[in-house]
Order: sequence, then C-alpha cells, then structure tokens
Amino acid sequence: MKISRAQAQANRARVVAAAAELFRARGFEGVSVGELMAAAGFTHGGFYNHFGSKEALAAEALTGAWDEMAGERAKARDLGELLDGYLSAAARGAPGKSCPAAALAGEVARATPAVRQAFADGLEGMVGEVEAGLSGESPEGRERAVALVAAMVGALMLSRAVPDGHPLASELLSATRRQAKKALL
Amino acid sequence: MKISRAQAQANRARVVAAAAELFRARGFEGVSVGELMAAAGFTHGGFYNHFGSKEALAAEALTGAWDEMAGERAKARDLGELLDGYLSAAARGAPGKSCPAAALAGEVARATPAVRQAFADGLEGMVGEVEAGLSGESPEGRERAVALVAAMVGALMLSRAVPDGHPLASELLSATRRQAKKALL
DNA sequence: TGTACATCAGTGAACGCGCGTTCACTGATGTAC
DNA sequence: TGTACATCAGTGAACGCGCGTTCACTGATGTAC
Repeated sequence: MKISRAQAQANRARVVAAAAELFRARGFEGVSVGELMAAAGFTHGGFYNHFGSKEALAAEALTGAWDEMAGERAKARDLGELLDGYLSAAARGAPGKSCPAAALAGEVARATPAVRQAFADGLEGMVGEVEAGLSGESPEGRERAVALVAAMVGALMLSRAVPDGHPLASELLSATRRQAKKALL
Repeated sequence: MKISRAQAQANRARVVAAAAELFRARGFEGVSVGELMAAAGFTHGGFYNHFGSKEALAAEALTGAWDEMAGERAKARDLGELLDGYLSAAARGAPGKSCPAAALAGEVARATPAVRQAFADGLEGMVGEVEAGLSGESPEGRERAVALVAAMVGALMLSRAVPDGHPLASELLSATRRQAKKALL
C-alpha cells in the first residue's frame, strides 16, 4: 500500500525521533534497524526507502537529539538552572531524553565523518549558549564556556558509568554543580 | 600441545594486556574475541580456557587499564604536569594507551555490574590521586577533585568525538587545562 | 470530472556475514609409583 | 631416577544467532489525458 507524500514524510520523522531516543539510551550499536523501525511502528524492510544506511540515520538522529536538547536548554532562565537540570538524578536516569554528548561521545569518536560533524555542530551550539549565559562579558568567556561544557558532559557520563547507588554517582553531579557555580556565577 | 603452568599464566596475561589496549582503542563491541586472541598471538578457540566470557575479560581488562594509568600518573611530579599529559594531543591520538574512562565510559554505563564496579574502583583511585595533588588541605578537597576528574574525562572524550582538525578538538583540551590550573593551583 | 496507468512507501522473506561460544582433538607437562 | 598415565592449554572446525541490507511484491496515491 502506498501512502500519501505528507504521510510518508511524517513516518520518516517518526523513525528519526525513535532513533534519537533509542540511540541515546542504548548506543548506536545497541539498537538494530528492526528495533528502530518497530519503535516507529513499521517493519524493517522499508528502512532503505528513507535512509541510505544505518550510519546515515545516525547522523540525522544525532542532529535531532541536539535540537531537542537546545529546546530544553531554552527553558532554563539562567546558567544555574541549566546546570541543575543537566546535572540531575533525573537526567542521569533518562539518557534517551537528555544530552547526546553524554550518551554517545565514545561511539561518535569511532563513527563516520558525517556523524562526527553533526556531533560537533550540536556541541558548538551548546558551547555558544553556555557562553551567552555566563555573567559578565569577558575575553575568556569562550574558554570558560568550553571548559564548563566539558565538565558537565564528563560528570553526567561518569555518573552513569559508575554502579547505581555508588557514592560517586551522585557526587560527580553535585560536585560539578557546586564547583561550576562557585567559579562562574 | 600443553604448556607449562607458568607459561599459561603469562599467555593469559598477554590476552588481558591486548584487551586493555584494544578495548580502549575500539570499544568493547568493536573488538571480537578472535581479534583479541590474535593480538596476543593465539587462535580464538583457547579463549574459554582462561575466561568465562567476553564480558568477564572486559572487567579484567578494565582493571588492567586503570592500573596502567595509575603507573603513568605516578610519573607526573605535580597536578599541573598530570593535567598537561592527560589533556594533550598525544593522549587524544592514543586512546588505546590512555585513560579508560575517556575511552569507555559510554559503553560501561550499559555493561554488567562487574564491569561497572571495576570502572568505579579505578575512577575512585584517580579521584584520590588528584585530591592528593591539590595544593593546600581544604575540607572541600574531595569535591574539587571529583569535579576536576569529570572535567578532564569530559574534555578528552569530547575532543576525540569532534572531527580531527575541528577548532573544538584542541580548544577542549587547552581550555580545560587553563581553567583547571587557574581554579586549583 | 472520470479513467488508465505509473509511482513508490511499506511488507516480509531471504541473503551473506561475523559474532560469541562449543567441542573433539593434540601433545607436552605434571604426577603417581 | 625412570616409566606410565592423567591433565589441560592451545587448535581449528562447527554451531546457532542476530545483524545490515536486498528484493519481489502490494495496493493506495499521484498524474496524464
């Protein structure tokens, strides 16, 4: 059965959205094309009507995840609020709905150029927004923003790697929150 | 052909050492049991004489990688030197020989409890050494050390994820180096 | 507006492949006497 | 010290499985007249 063009485009977007969440939750290699299509409500065969390969979808899904993150960031009224949301137990427990960098940086380092570029574009956007949130203009604002983003991503990622309930799981988040606020606000 | 017990133990150690490097360079899922054994100079069939499963080896290899890192850290004379070595272009280009956290944190978050525990043990060791290197005793030394470790790991990992030659690739390293030294020394 | 035909999104079987793991076999090592 | 036998580290073929990808088919949509 053929489907209307508008419907087909909407279906394609459903696959990208499902991928944006599943890839973050379980990694690129941890999700099969079949699961991706099933999560969007389809069978696997139609995948290649929309995407050239699984890797091509990965790049698009990454961009989608970064866009979603940018929308979340826009809700924070200042940098302190952004830090509290980013470095929270809720974010730790919901990798599929939070920062693509904290979920996928390791795999991205070994991915195709298109995926790495999409990653860098999103990361650059995050750095820019963090810089804009820093109090007071300063020539080293960019440097401070870059270092802060690294600390945020590192803390969330390490917190997830450590066993649930391990002291470091919460310490990584709270220590980075407090030290960052002390240094930057 | 059977082998002497001492030789068998040495062979086993060769496999763990090969795994410690290959897993960091290409990820747990990116290296097959056959490649691991070949890198150590054997055929794949003998693997299960030494290890219960690939995941069991992963936990051992992670511990081995952390021990290796601790040896490297001991060479730095102070925290500044440690930062310069950790956040260097050389470290960025040699994931197989540098920090297990920056190479594997993402995959560890989805690994077995034994792997996550081995990861946390090594990370705790790193935090302890960084804390010992901080100038001046302070009640918040632990907190500062935890936040610094998060920043270091995040910066190295993100630098690798971004395309080679991208401005952020070197900025992440230098910004974190400079901001850390400013805040902590 | 109505009809005939081309298009193409989605289906589900099938492909080739590499993976982790198992197994029968080998022969030097380790042990019992 | 010498001999006979059990052990077990390493080999390489084989297993079952899930993966990414391909393909013939379907039928509603879109288009030409």
